[in-house]
Amino acid sequence: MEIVHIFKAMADETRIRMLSLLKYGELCVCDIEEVLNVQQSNASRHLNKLKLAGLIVSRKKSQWVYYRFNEDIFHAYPFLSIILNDEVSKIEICEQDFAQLKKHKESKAACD
Amino acid sequence: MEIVHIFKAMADETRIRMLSLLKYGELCVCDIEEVLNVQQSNASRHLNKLKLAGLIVSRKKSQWVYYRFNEDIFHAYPFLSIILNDEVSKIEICEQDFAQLKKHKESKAACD
DNA sequence: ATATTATATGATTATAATTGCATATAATCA
DNA sequence: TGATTATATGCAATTATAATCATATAATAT
Repeated sequence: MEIVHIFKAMADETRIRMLSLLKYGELCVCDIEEVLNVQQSNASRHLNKLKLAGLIVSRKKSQWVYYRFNEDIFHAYPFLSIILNDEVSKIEICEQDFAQLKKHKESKAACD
Repeated sequence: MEIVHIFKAMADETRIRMLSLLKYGELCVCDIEEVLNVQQSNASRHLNKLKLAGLIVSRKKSQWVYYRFNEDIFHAYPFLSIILNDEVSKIEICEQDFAQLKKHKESKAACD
């Protein structure tokens, strides 16, 4: 049951916050790590979990690994877009994270 | 984060099968237990987990406890109906379960 | 070549979820 | 009342998940 794996991936607050951030666009681990204030190894593992569930994909560019949504799964499961657009955007902390991400990206600290 | 609890509740194959069965309407624990062929204590616990997440509600009628969808949460989170209608109905085993539930309900074995 | 930076992963521990079995409770039935 | 049926729950064992810390790998920069 693929959707059970999807729900497992989404059954975690940190991973929901990560998905929320990715609405911004492609992000590298260090962006996420910094904005969410989680340890590097945890960020990496959570992202891997989202990737294994098929929700995100990654590409490596020089020393960074960029994660982004997997468009294919969003087309296959339209409810995913609804959750991100209608529900995740209502979550207070996700909105705060997103605001901070924007600041972070505008600053020199942002990678690439 | 309420939706995280909802996802946790749905991050289990047995519980997805239970939600699928409840599309039939109100069911008692013993219906579910029998159709899904799970132990009584597990059926009870899984149903309680769905209830704690707010997905279902229960009412007691004589010796039986009937579970059904919590309409309120389905209104609050429209993606839930989409999942049940568009996704769960595509899952092979859920369709088999549902067919068996109908047989079970038509037979004398069904309670009440 | 060495140092630095970004990411992943191994090992360990901590925590949570699931199951099985036995038992408790409550309603019904004989 | 005593037996039966439906449901819930306590406890122990098992399994899964998450977090931490250390280290490995790979790319880049000096």
